[in-house]
Amino acid sequence: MPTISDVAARAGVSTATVSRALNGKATVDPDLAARVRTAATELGYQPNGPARALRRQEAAVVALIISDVENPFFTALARGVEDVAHEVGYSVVLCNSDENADKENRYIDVAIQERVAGVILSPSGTATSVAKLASRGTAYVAVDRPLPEQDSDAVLVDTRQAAKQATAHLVAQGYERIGCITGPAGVRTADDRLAGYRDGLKAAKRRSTTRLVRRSEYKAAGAHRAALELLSQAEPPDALLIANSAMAVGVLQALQERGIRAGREVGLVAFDDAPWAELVDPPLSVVAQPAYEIGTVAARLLLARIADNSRPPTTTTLGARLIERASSVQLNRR
Amino acid sequence: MPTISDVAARAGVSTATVSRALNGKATVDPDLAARVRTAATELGYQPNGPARALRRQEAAVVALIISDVENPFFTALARGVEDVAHEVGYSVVLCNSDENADKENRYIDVAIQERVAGVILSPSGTATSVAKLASRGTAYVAVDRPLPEQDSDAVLVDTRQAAKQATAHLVAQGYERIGCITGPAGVRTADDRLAGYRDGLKAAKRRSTTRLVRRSEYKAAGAHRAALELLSQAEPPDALLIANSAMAVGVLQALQERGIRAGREVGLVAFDDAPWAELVDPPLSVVAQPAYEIGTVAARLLLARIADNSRPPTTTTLGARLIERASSVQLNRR
DNA sequence: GAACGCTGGGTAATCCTTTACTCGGGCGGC
DNA sequence: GCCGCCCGAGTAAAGGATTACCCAGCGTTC
Repeated sequence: MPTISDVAARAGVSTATVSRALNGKATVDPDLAARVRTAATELGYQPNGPARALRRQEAAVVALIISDVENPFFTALARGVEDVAHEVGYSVVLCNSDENADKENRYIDVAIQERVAGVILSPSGTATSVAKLASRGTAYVAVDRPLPEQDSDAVLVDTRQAAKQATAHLVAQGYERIGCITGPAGVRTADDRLAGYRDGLKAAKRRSTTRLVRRSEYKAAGAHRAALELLSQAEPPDALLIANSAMAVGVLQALQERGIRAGREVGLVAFDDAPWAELVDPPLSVVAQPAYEIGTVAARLLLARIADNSRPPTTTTLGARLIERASSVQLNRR
Repeated sequence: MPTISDVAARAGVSTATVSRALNGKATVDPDLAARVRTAATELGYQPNGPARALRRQEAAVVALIISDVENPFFTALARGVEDVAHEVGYSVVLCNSDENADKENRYIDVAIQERVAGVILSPSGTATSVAKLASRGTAYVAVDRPLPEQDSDAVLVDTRQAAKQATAHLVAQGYERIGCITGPAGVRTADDRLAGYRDGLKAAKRRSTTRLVRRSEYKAAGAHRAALELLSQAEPPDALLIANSAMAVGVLQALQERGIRAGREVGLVAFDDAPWAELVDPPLSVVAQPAYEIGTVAARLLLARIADNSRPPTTTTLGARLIERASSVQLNRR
């Protein structure tokens, strides 16, 4: 594996000149620079990243720690981050914390050890290991969920408002017993969506009851159980607000097993506009979140903070859009 | 940010002893080791990854370069890689090449620069920049698709056989004009699935015609266009074999727009068992690939090669499973 | 009692790049 | 014509961890 000295020797210059030439720094004689570049390509020289990071005290890498790689919301977000980061020469490494505070902490430690330039993460709730980042002065931005205590940069969605709007829509469609299946307590998006649901009921002068509310992991299996429980009650819900698309899968399975027809017997609105939402029968009404945009905004915020760590923290809140499809339109109104 | 010397000073020992103690090396007096460990935690010491990588000439990181983060097949695969790698203390960084040979090459360069211990990648076809890895002695394993020329470690699926079986199934169900929508020419899985489709037709003594075959990107949009083209022909297909789940979304959209009922008027089998496959109407027949297992096997293969780069190349081929659902069962047979 | 061996731990070299500092030479201004 | 400045390029230090090598001290054995 050739080093910078090999390139220097071949080009007949010092390593300092090679470094300057390849990094486009300062003023290097154009002829020399050309000689250096040809020498480098002839040798197939690739700079040693760790050595560079060691000297520069920072790697040209940002870490993106998301809570579920299999969730399309986060993969779309990841694309947004990637696209912006690449424009300015940063690489993005993706880490999957799996909604698991331990894994999240491990990845934060790895990020610190590898001296990445910055971290974008969707905090799994209680985890406060983010403090390590703060105390070391590593730039970071929270996405999707705010960090518990500290006021840091964050890019969020007004998910409470969106949940309220979705609930109001269900009310307007004539559903009477509207339930909610949301994520684990302590996960901010889950709590906010529940709060929005309650806001929506209250605005319509409906009483909200815990008997129509269930929480589970943000996964299909948990939502499946939750849906079966709700449907087994004496007075089952006639509509459901579901907190993400993976959960929607679980709920739809449950309805299918029970032979209950979505939209007619039970109205549905789910968060996240998955590619398949239009294909199920009936097409699923969704709250579309601007996942890609969250990623781009977060990346730009992170870059700004890397450049200047003293800037005041910014929280950007983006809106979500309710897309009404047949799953929440009560066809046989009285 | 504390360094190893700070820990050494606080514990009253040399840096060598700190290094040995924290890495569990050789024999260090238990008392000293304990003193070192408490000093390290008190200072919140995190070893400097780049410095370590520089000295060791290798980072405890493996790169996973996949061709589409938004494809559930690859995210499941990623999970498999992660789970195995973490067991032995490696971190996994995920890179999204987007089926784009340039991006793939860039990421391979990044992997080389960062001196990762190994690379797992799903090669985007023609890209031969993998040669760089080979010539530098970096361990690597191909997944999903073999590498063009060289014989390297690879974990594949017998996708041709699976496509043949799926086609035979469609024949057996009484479909007469079976079409195929597959990925770009040159992408091995796309070519294999097409070849398997032809095998299936031949085995049933059917003629295969290019008029029933279309290729596009492995994405919904391309498959959507392809499906519309096929359906607009004078003699449209009455069944389709679709090469992945993203494409299935495009095809189902096209059918929906045309008001054609899947399963009855056009039989469907798609590759990849997406979580929503059972939820569409009618439930989608699929070829389920063992994505997670591909990941675990590939990771183990990579670890073996990192340990011993002289071992002979191994190709593991896993089987796929046809899951028959209603979309490929012709209800109104003659 | 002396010599040898072993063990635990310190010293210092090493990995490769970047960059502060230095130096030589050419050019412009007075 | 000389002085000073500036530009371009080289020298060498620094960055933090690992590890080869070496040394001190203790125990064992004859």
